[in-house]
Amino acid sequence: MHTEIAPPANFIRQIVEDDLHSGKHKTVVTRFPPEPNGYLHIGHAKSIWLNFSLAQAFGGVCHLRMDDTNPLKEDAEYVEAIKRDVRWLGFDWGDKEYHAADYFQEFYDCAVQLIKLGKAYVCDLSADEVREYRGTLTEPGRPSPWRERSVEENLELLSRMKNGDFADGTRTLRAKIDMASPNINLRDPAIYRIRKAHHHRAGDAWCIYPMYDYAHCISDSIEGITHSICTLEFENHRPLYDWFLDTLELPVHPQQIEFSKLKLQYTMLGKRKLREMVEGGLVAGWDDPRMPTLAGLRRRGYTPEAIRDLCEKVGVTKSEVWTELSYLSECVRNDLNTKAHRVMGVLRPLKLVLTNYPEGQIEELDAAYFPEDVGLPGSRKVPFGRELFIEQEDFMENPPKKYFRLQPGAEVRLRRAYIIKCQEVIKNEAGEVVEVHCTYDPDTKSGGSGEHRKVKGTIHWVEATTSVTAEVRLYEELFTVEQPDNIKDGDFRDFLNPHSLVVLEARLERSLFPSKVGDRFQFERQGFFIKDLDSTAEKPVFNRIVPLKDGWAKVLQKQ
RNA sequence: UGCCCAGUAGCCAAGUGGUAAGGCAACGGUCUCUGAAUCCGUCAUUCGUAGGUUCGAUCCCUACCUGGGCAGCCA
Repeated sequence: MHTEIAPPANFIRQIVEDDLHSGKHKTVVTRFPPEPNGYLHIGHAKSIWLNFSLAQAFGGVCHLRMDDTNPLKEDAEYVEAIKRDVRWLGFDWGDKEYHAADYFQEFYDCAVQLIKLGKAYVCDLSADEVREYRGTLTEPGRPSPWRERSVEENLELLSRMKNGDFADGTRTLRAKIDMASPNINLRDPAIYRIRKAHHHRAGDAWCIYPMYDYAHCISDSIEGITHSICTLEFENHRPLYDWFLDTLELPVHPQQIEFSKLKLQYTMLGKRKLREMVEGGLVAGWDDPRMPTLAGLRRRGYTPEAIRDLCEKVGVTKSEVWTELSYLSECVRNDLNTKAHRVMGVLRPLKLVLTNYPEGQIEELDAAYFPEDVGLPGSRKVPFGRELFIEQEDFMENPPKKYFRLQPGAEVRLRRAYIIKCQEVIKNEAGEVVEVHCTYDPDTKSGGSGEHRKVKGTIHWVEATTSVTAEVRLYEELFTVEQPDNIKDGDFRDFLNPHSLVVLEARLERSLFPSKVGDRFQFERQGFFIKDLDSTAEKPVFNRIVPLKDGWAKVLQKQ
């Protein structure tokens, strides 16, 4: 019998399940409502994943809605970037693409309705005055002198606001709720402000634009959203969300549910600051592989599967948490482990000469693309010869205890080739090792009859004359503090990690040369890498996605 | 200070009146022609603190503590 694995439980899924059971809803409709004013980042990924996978799980749909009610901040350029990123993450909104701007007329009609109900008024107070009248966290506000205008006057004024009769900022339409509410959001919040600005979608049709709290709930209702999922900072807005929908005569009343956003240690997700990073040239762009943007993660080589996996694993709650980076890394490694071809690349080359190997001879060795436990087929030929490159750190003249790699007089296996023995160390005038001379044991060839002879260490290598020179970019976290969004004293720029990017001139095995941009590999014993779009015909460029776990580093730490 | 929310291991997170799932990390071992992966094992006498209710409390109540959010004509 086939046992279904229960989908990961969380409180939102529980609410949906209950609503379906009780008959409150027949289907689930969620939405992902980004404001097109910047690039999506990994925090948004969780929201995208939550909304889409929730709908998916119950056979419902998820809408993609551009929350574009502020013409001053938004741009059509971002709309395309957002759609590309959502698609890349693996989600499909079908024909359910919506724009809050397309509801401008409905918003207006609702405003007229509110005025007629005596629940909204045009207020002539300036922004500063409104602030004064609002009161403080501990003191109640006072009613605006314009609060009791007649319905007729309000209607007339709103119409003129819409038509552009008044200057920006001179008036607002406000909901008439409760100036003494302990919840400041209920102290007659603004519904419309005057903005004689061009809208990227609506053009110049409107001189007034609706506020988020007002537009969002109506948009949800218009679209028949059943569960309106948002992050914790909107919790105090829920009474307002409900007030609008209860007061207005709208077809459906979606339920707003809040969850805590995904935050990662050493990662800054503030939109404004990310923009400063890009515009200040602190990174190479929105898609810099160090950036937490989806564009950056994509270029870095992270897979959508890994990001979805992380979202699923960290779960959905209301506790504000900082997730460790190791969680993400592990999701990435876990995904790539069964996907990435194993190849050999030497990041910091050291020349190695096999003094007993025939000069000019090159032999082609069989090399499987996957280890046995992965069990996937495929292999290529790897050239082997007298002159090779090995990793600098794989040779030590005076190694510490338990060092199993190459050292004077000792043997080591060259992966997929022969066992070699170190005979001589060549140094330059500065005393640095520049070359290592070894002999190889012809009987120990991998796949041959002598292959079972054991040595402690195996190192990777690349043949000198056939290997490819490549630029390899190693990445680390951009910041040196756990919570770069929370820096109390000082600027985030003071906490940039100077080693966040290290560029190396590496040597890669010949088979990597025809690889395509976006191809991912495991450079054995090093990590996972992706071919970057900066690659040229002469020189490929590889980004390190994530290093492999390093057991040796741990041994060293303990010593 | 007023209102709202949250506090279960180093980091996430189930459980919500009957005696603490799981994942990540860590540690020990296994295996290994990747010091990776695999596989096995260890890791909360206790759920922010103090009281109370109860035969029994992580779960219910009260107070307190800690962290977060709210005083945009931003979203």
